[in-house]
Amino acid sequence: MSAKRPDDIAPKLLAWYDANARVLPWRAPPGANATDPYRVWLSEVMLQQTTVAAVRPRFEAWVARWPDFAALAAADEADVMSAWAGLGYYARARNLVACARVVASEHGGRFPEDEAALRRMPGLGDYTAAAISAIAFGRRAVVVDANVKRVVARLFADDGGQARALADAITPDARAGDFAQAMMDLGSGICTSRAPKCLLCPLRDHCAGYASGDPEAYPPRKAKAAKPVRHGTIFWLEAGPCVLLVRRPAKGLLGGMRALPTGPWVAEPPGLAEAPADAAWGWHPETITHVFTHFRLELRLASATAAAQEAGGEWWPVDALDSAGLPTVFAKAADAMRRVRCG
DNA sequence: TATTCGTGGTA
DNA sequence: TTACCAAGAAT
Repeated sequence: MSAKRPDDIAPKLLAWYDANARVLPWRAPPGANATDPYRVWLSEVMLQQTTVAAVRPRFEAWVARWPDFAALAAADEADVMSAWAGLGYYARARNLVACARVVASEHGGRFPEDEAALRRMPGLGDYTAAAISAIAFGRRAVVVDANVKRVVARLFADDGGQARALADAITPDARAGDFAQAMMDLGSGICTSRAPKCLLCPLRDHCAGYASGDPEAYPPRKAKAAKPVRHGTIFWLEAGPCVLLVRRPAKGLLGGMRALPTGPWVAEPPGLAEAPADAAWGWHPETITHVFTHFRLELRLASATAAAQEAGGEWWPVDALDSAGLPTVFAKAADAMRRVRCG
């Protein structure tokens, strides 16, 4: 089966977009004919596997602090990592700095407009390179994200394997950037993963999935892997008004982020293994549970008071922990500690 | 190609 | 409460 009159899809979708586009801070305001590549790039990276609702306030704060490539290229990487705290997938933040520095040092402060050149920049994969090329520079590019995959799978009643070719077949030469954003708005609000609103869809008459009577069957869902549970210990070591923080290794989970010290994350609770100091550790009554993409982590909290700030790391004022840029799992632990400390 | 990389919203 | 999953990239 295939979509009916595929040449009519792009004009219809663009007309729908002109009337229904979401207003988002990284989109050019109505009437403006220029889109800032820096803002397009930043938003696309922030939006990788991250919801619009989560990104919106972070995007605004980010562009206020680092308004362009030059500012970000000159930033302290530690400050950038802290500013990203809570957004997840922290390699994105490190790649943002790397990319801004490449733009500054090798491209004269401007993004290359060519999709293939964009694809070579740190943190830009097939999707993001195509999106920037189309949205920021008006070039025709085939932009394929999870929304586009789902929409074309339904339009053509495809199993998902031909997504790029099908997207290519309906992408127009003009307004490719608007077309990409229209596909994403459609996927986000109408052609949703569950319970699609077909009666509101401007492409319903073209949709083989709708005609089949079960559009939700496209694309087929993948089997999910079970999440193992790992156990660990978070160490809360105080000295005076401060608590001990460490910097996690650059690679791997929460790479490069400031953190509370932890021992190993293993199948059985590791107790006081790899404690940062020899001290009179006591156990907090609560257990911290945090779910990552591929495992669930159960953490016990051990606390102690040190006579002096001797253990290696950074001693951070407890009252200012909110400014430390801790990933969510450690922010949870800090909240639990402060709840008990304050009664 | 399959895994590893976070987090918060939603049903 | 659990499970799903959202504008993916790197290895």
